[in-house]
Amino acid sequence: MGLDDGCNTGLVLGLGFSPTSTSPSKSNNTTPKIMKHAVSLKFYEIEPSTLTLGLSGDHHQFGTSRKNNNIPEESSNGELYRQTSSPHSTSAVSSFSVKRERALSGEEIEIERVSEEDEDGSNARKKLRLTKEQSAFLEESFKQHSTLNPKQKQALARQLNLRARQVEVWFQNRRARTKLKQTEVDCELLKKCCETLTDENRRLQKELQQLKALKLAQPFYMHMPAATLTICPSCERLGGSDHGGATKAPKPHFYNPFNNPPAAC
DNA sequence: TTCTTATATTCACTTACATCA
DNA sequence: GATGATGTAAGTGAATATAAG
Repeated sequence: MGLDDGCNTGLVLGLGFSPTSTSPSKSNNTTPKIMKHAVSLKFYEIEPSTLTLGLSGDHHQFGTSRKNNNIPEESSNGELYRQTSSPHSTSAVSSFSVKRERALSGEEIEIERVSEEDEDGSNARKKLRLTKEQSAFLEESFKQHSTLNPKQKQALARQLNLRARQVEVWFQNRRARTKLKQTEVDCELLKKCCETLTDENRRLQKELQQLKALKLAQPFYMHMPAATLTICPSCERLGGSDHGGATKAPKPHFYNPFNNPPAAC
């Protein structure tokens, strides 16, 4: 395992962006940022309809049961709720706002007034647990693309019978978890590197002590030019000009753990 | 062309809630 | 049943990019 293993996280994929693909509307202006984060841009070549991930039924609706309270009122009828594009505009507390959103096709659509108050009138924040099926579906989607464009977000939300905002938040949190996990892996890696370097440092210190002791015990070496004192790389013993033909002093070797990672790394 | 403003999106951090031991 | 730990949905503010004026 190496630092490049982030490739296996599904976050860093190829750059297959096609500028002529899915409408580069105003709401789709995240492309440069996505590129900055090295996330696959092939995603934008995929039509939302291709997001169907092999579950039975073309437009399988998840969570039709509302036992888990994960179906918002607005989405249950499919008409009342429409997504507001800004993540902040659907706050559970202050969601009364009328905004205009440019649809991907370019025209504007009116955003409905949305109230997320409970039926009893309280607007207490409630935890909405996604069903296993919804989570699994989102997970599968995430494996393919770690970010969504608005169209795909909407398509996913429709398929899962969730709000687009919920899909968006799920992907956001999922990216955060992936990053955290990767950070932990990197941390472990660096710890191992540190241990290896500590061991190597210890060994070199010991070797230095031996050399110093040898130097004191054998005054003969004091008469030799320092450049002729070399360490045989095979037997790791001090050698002179007559040892294995090692007459030239070795080049200074500056160890760089990033260019020359030790075995543990 | 350059600057300003509005808007959209993402991330990092945080909070709140559900679940489990 | 109470409680603390953990996982995760969701809120918030900052940063950034882009389009339009």
